[in-house]
Amino acid sequence: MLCSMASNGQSAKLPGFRGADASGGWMGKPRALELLASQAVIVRADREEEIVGQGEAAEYCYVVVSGCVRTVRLMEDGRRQVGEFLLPGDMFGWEALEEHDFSAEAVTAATLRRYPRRGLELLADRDHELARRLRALSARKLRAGRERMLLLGRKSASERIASFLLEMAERTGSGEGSPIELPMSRTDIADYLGLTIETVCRGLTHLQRQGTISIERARIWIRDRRALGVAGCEALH
Amino acid sequence: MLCSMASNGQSAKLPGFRGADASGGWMGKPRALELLASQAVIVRADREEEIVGQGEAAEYCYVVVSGCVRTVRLMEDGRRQVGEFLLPGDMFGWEALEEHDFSAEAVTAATLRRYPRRGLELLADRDHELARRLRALSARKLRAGRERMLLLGRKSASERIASFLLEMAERTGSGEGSPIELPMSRTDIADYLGLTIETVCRGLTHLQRQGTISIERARIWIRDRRALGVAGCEALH
DNA sequence: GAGGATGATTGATGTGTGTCAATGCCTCTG
DNA sequence: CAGAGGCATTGACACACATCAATCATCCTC
Repeated sequence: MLCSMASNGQSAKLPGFRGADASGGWMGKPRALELLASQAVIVRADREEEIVGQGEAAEYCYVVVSGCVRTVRLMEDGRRQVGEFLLPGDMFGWEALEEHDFSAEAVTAATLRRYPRRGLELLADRDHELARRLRALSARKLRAGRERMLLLGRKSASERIASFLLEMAERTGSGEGSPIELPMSRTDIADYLGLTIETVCRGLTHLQRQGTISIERARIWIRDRRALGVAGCEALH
Repeated sequence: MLCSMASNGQSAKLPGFRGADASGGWMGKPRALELLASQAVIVRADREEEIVGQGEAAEYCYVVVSGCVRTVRLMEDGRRQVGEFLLPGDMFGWEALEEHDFSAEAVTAATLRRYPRRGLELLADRDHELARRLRALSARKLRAGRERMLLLGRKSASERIASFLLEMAERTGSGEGSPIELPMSRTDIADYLGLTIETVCRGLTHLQRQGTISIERARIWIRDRRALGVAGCEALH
């Protein structure tokens, strides 16, 4: 069950929280939320536990403190699309309308800070800086969304897999030599990339045989960053 | 060439503009922009003309007044993904960061109102109502984006085509009996749905043979709304 | 009204990825 | 340490959609 406790603005001292801002959250750092700290509640979720349900009234939004969370859209016949993987520092749920149009589930055991959406709205009315941050945040999410549409609509399976590895390497900040620790299962990756689990496996194996990466379960080393960029159709810069 | 002229806040009287708010823009009506009218410029674009270029500095944002505009992301080898089709009342470009990460092109001859992004930002700082509208606008765009990820990642060709027809029927407000007038080519539809033009054609023909729709070039009648909903995996309500 | 350009449609064929199924590897439990 | 369960990997095969190619419809031009 989802466990929560009031944090009384002292959440910065709670275990697992200190690294949140330092981690450089992919979707933007919600520093301005410090003003809302008094309304924040720390929530813990076990692995595979649902944090918000698709269609649920959107009362709260969340910041991931530790662990990994996925957003999921489900079709009635069970087909699944993972919208995004959220890592420490990432925020979600504030961009809802009346209700959440996706569910959020813990990929690993996770800690989150939960804020009332209404409080955020009211604060944004008074704090231009926060409002701007929220706009920048949604701009980044929209940009990421367009990138993913290109991936889902036009890239081949191997291109998707290479792009995914590059994205995760960037987000987890895994440098030369240090591996990417993938918190999610192959099934999650497949549902994120619009592929099947078998195709993801084969794609990874293929990259390994080429010498581009090394695989050890959930740990992946990038051996040839350049080749991976080419395989993922990385734009020139 | 892109033609523009200062509107001095009287643009509401310009031909083609009157219908903009009445049309119920899909992405939300930017009524609050009336406050920015003095900074607005009317821009005209010929069919197939580029309005903003991918990678261009994001100085302006736009509201479509008449015609149809598409946003496009291009890969180096020519693969193309259409992000969205913009109809009268729809706004785009305000959710950029430093530069636009997509290009916008006129599908048909189009008229747009162009606003300086900086002016919009400044106004949003003072006007909570506008800021809220912008947040709601991006929430809707993000929601639409998640819906499209599901479509691109998990739906079959025929499901995508049925979903597309339903979306266009909704947005153009074509009721029973009156046809959908599709402003875009089959190629555009294909690039929007992550398919090839041939697959789009075949899918449409198939729906016609089933008696679900009737086709006459760019005009499409929905004969069996229910069957189309099933074909497009429309969620129950 | 002939000729050409452009876009839509249809057909034949190929292939990338999905589906089905077997096996392997690791972890947990008693 | 045996057995079970969960996930990852690999193989064989099928099929949905892409590709290649031909034809058709419409519009434009001279």
